[in-house]
Amino acid sequence: MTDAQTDEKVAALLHQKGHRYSTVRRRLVKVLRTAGKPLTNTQITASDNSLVQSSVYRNLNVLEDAGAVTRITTNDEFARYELTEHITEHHHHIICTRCGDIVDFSLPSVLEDSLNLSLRKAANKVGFDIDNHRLDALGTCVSCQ
Amino acid sequence: MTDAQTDEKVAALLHQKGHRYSTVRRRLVKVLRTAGKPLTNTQITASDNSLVQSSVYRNLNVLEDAGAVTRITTNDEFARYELTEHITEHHHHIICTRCGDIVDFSLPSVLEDSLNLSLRKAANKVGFDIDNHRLDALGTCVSCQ
DNA sequence: ATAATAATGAGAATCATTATCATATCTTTC
DNA sequence: GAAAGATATGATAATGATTCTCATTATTAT
Repeated sequence: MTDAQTDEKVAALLHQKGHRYSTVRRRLVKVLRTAGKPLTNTQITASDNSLVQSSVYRNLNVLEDAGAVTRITTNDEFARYELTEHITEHHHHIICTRCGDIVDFSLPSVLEDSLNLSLRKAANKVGFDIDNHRLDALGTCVSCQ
Repeated sequence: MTDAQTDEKVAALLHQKGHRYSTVRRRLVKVLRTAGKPLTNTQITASDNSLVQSSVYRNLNVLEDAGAVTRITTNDEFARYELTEHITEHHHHIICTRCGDIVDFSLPSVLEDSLNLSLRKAANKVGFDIDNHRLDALGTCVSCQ
């Protein structure tokens, strides 16, 4: 998805909820798009120091509610945020359990399909409606080894 | 694993780190074992009201450090804890995104194997050492539907 | 333009989790 | 089996990521 397409999509999602795609929100989305991996609030404000902590938190929530951003919690103390799969593509994460750093990766689509099937089966048994899944590989990144 | 075996295993893990398997810790482990699904601190103290919030937090950390307990973060504001897979068995979670409730499930071992293979491949490319993975199905539980 | 509405940013408030520390309990050692 | 040494407990205070507040600013509609 091109930058323009991303902006168009995000704008549409926000407008659906009666929100504007303000300058601050554009900059925030740009940071997330450029990073290509989930970022903490601190990483976001560090990437663009016109962005302010409280506004970033507020706007991440607005964008999450609109379906443009996904909040990710690892086991460290900071939440991380990335653009939703509506905008990027379905993917998974390799997470460093030491520093919390995250790298994206994808599964072969055959595997992805049989995974989906199994998940739906398991969920059926306990009456859950499944609309998504997440798969994280947990380990140690190069710099933490 | 029987209750006695669990206690033996937990005791060994604690002793390795120079800790005791105290009465409080036994009760805590018992609650986790009985629940059979990840619990929040609040759920734990509610299950056994001889248990005290601050001691539960402290002991969950001690047990996690010893490798007897795993901390799980969903997207709600409370961390949840369960006995590690050394004690239970490798499994995954179906998580209700509305209330945070969790149910355990397992994947067919063939699928589990090819999953592991793919994860290791993906991790190799970016230099990560993988020692674990987690797979969560995200959806809505019966009572939240 | 002007009025109406939504967004911003600085700081205060919240609340899960951690740290502190005096007391209690367990383990050795004699 | 009592005293010394060690670890564990629980009540409370402290921490810190996140959320809330609200006066000000920017955007949109009339």
